[in-house]
Amino acid sequence: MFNKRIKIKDLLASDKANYQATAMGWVRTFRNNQFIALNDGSTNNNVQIVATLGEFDEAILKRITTGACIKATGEVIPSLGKGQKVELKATAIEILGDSDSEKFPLQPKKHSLEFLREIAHLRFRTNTFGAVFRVRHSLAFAVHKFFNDKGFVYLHTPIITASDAEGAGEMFKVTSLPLDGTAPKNDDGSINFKEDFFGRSTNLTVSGQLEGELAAMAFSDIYTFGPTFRAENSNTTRHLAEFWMIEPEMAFYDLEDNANLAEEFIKYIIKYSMDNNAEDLEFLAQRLADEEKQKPQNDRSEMGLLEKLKFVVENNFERLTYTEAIDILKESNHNKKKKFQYLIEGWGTDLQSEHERYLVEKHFKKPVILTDYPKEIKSFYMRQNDDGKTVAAMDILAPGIGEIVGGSQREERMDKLTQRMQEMNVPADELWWYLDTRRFGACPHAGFGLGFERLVQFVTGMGNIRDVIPFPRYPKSAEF
RNA sequence: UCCUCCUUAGCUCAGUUGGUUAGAGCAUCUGACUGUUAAUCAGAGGGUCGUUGGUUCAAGUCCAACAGGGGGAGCCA
Repeated sequence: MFNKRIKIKDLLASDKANYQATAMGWVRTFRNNQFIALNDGSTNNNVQIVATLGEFDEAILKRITTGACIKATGEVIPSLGKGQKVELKATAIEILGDSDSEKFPLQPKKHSLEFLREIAHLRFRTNTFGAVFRVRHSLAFAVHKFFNDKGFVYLHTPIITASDAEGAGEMFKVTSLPLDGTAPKNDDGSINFKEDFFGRSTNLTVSGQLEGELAAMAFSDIYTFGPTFRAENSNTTRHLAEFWMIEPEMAFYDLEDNANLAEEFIKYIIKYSMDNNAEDLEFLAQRLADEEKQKPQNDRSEMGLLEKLKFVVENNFERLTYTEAIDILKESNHNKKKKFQYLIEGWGTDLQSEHERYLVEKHFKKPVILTDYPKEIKSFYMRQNDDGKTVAAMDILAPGIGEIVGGSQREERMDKLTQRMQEMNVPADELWWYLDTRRFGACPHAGFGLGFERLVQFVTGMGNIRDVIPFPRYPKSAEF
């Protein structure tokens, strides 16, 4: 019986009228004791349910409150009012779920994102979050479609890992041992993890890359797409303790192939969303434009959201080496006038956020792929270049977001790899399985990691990463 | 973790050099109106001014600590 309903998106999209239909959804507003704006999440647009005066019991009408869930049956007719093409003239209205209007926190008015974050369980029912999470869905779907169409194998790498040598920040410990001090101890007083569930110390993964490389040494092309955890005390608009990462890993790819794939990938999924979320993106673009109006003139972005996305899809990313970037920054008026907080002195130090932003937002005004960083500031597994100073790394920097992709060609040469591990104090014995790929049929290969939420931020124009994941986890916050 | 700003009604915000009974819009409730688009009109209810301590004759207002939040930085995706 519930299957007989029509989704509001379909009801609104069809040119048909004068037919019987049942719509179900949540009341956004009830105007004039007659007009219900009903939304079921299939689209940001509401259908107008007309409850003609005098035809419904007071008792029912009183229960049609903002937030209530109702079922409305009647005839879909061309609208007599101006705001919509069709409307549903109700013959029967059933309250499926009441909503106490004195307590329901959402009102038909503008709410701050900070307030909505405190009621994350209800914020899906707003226009902004409705649009954001439909776009998020499309982007996720497009990730799978892109790789599937290219013959990549979707690999589920473990979420619990014994390795603490993945080289990407602080990890959350996973244990079933008691935390009240009664856990079994070694002679030296440290915890005896041999008694723990896995018989060893385990953590939540910070990256599926090392396992991904193992599979790429068999399937050629694989990707992962799953949750990733960092126990860093990061309090920013672009970090989460739990986030979703996409990590493709390809055999027989060098750094340039890697960058080509990353650029094609980003363009593809943005294009997919533009083709499939036009209405939601338009809404988000308008939301962003309204927000920008509040800012001082020189803080406003030159392009609107839709123009920005179109621009990214249609133009090549700028590619340059770290060394070239340093030269540009060093010669920039910005640096000469000492406007950087951290002035560019010379070669070898990592770029600060302000430098990345300058390159992307001021100098090139488009996404930038930076390659060939000094080996000292990058991970052990990155392939050493012939110059002896740099590694075949690449970062993709996006306007407004910063680093959206980090990747590299991997070091497939056993001697170079183990030497680098030694220099960087990475325990080779723990990673014997990783090193086995270099022992048995090693090949040139490359891959990258893309932060999914940062991509969703870029596409939706949302400023805070906590607003593009349903239930964000960050320091001091794991409600819902 | 560091820097900085903020915390007043359910929400968004005013609140002057410290001074009598802390305001507005929206929301809610009551009534009116009835083709409305965040409906409109009239009326009503709603506050331990984040918490604790201090200065003062007097603190929403000044000071300190703590808590929560925003923005920036670091770590990175």
